[in-house]
Amino acid sequence: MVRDRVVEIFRKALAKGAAEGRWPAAAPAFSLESPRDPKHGDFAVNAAMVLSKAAGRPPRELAQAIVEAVRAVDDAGDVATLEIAGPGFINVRLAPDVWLRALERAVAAGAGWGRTKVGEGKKVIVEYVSANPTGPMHVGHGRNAVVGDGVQSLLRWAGFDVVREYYVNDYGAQVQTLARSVHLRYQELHGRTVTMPPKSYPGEYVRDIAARLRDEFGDRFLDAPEAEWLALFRDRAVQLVLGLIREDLAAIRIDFDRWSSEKALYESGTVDRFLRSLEEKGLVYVGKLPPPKSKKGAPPAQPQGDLEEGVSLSDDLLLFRSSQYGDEVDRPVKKADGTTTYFCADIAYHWDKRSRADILVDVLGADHGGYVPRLEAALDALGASRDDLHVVLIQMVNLTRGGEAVKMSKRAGTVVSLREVVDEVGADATRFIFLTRRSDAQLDFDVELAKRQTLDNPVFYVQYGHARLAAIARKAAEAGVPVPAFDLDAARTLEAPEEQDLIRRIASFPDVVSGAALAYEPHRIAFWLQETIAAFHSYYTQGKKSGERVIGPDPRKTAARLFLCRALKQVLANGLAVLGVAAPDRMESPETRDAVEDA
RNA sequence: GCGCCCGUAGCUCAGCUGGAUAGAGCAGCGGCCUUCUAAGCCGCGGGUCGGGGGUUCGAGUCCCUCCGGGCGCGCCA
Repeated sequence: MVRDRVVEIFRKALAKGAAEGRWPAAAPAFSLESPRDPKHGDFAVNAAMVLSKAAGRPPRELAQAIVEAVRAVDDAGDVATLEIAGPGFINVRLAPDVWLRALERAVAAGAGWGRTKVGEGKKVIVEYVSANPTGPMHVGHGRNAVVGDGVQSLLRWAGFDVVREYYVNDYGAQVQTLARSVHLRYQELHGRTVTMPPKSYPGEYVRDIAARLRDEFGDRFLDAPEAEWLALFRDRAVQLVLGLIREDLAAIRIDFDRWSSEKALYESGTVDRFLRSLEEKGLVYVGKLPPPKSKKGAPPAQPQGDLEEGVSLSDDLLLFRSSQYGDEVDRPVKKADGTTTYFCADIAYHWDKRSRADILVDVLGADHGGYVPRLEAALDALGASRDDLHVVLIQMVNLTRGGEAVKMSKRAGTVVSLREVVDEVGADATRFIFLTRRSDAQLDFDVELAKRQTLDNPVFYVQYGHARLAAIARKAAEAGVPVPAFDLDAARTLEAPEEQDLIRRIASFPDVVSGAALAYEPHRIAFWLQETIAAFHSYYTQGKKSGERVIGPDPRKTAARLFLCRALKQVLANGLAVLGVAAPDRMESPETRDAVEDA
């Protein structure tokens, strides 16, 4: 990587100067950035500014000394110029051939260009979606799924050893509620009149599941006591709903390596063993929880929960000492009725995950933000570290149609399913649009815009750019221009500022990918793709104006430009691949589309 | 009341973990076709980075405080 080469040169130079006693050895980390203004060179290095305090010398003076050390170390002649600028930046301009060779490497690496080893093969478990198996996925789950999948993909590209994991909450009260809802519909299918209570799942899929169970069991459980059918109905319903969820995920091209069942954690005894180890470590105690905080003026909130009859708030609970690890209060791991809490199983699950991986990533809805401190507390308490866990919070999605908000209400059952959206706008647009915003900012998803095949649709804009590059290659083939191999002499003709910009973009793509991976921010790739293709469109149109585009009268220039286009096409395809979006070689033109419709 | 997230151009948003003169798209106005797609491009106008303090060589970015919006604050999951 070009960037790595510069870092290496500066490290050497700083070490050399330190060995000679010219400045302190234990220097704080310097950074390297790509300046916006090309006049500032290829990279700006702040080493002198960072070192200035420890060295007791003004930054610009120090910069001069560092520049000399860099020159002495750069025996390959990779650095063309070094300038001291502003408060003490060292602006580095590399020899043009350094960039051109990176271009050659990009094409040689092909579909692998952008893959790095910064992850050093460390094991990461990325847990995402983990939607409760109580119904099909809605749009909000879709964003979680796409961002999670993007994070997962980025980490893979950056050389981490990734496991994609879905935590199935198939144990608690919610899946029991599902089972009861199914049983009610099951009674209905046998001709009974039922009313669905407020705490039930009203969706049509519940009827479908009930129908399956009727076909399987007939009227065997029609009047049976709940104890006889609850677990059975629950397990069947969960299984069927997970089938729906898998279909929803498949529609946006998402798959998992592992489905971890909460129920299995109990049945295998993992939770019990975990609880015992908490006791041995003195991390839990029997006590009472302070009364819940209430809003000013309002009467104290009464927890409603699923407390058994006759169990009161004054009863003792088993509490986890999370407040000693930065949480607000201690959190219950066992309820007054002696059963364990969701939190208990979840930290057992995280403990299990931590034993299988070095780094954990949880992709959670923003409404679970308040849950994060206790999770971090748990990891610290258990002898791991909160730093082993990275939580990506996903803000809500507001669905709009031509700017008009689409009203959604869970209670009224008017929640728009992910599947409806994907069927309407397609997997590519769905995926890309979920990545056009930082995940911790709310997102307006406009269905009309996502469907539109115009430039204001970002997916379309990027895909069109790729198709245009493919068209250029086709044209060259038709014109009998051979597919060019890399030719350094020819490449040196790529002197236009736009060409230089594109070369640098192609060369630095691996840095973009690894940077996004380390920040867990797939949206960066989506933005980078838009910027890069915009740079190409601009270049292309300018060439067109001057009458000379890619294929021109000069065979050497033509070869060099075709090579550049080939590299660019590859890098766009790779960026889209990171995001799981298709890179088509041709777009259906509006004319063709109209013609087809007319026909 | 407490905690977390957000506040950047008229609108929707980026801003590379603290860098040089804050960017893009849309909307508005004005231009550019001999199709290797005008499904594109170029130009113009547009800003107290919510307000105020602080940290340092340097702050949209970090800290404090206030204002405004969202989410959370169960022995639910």
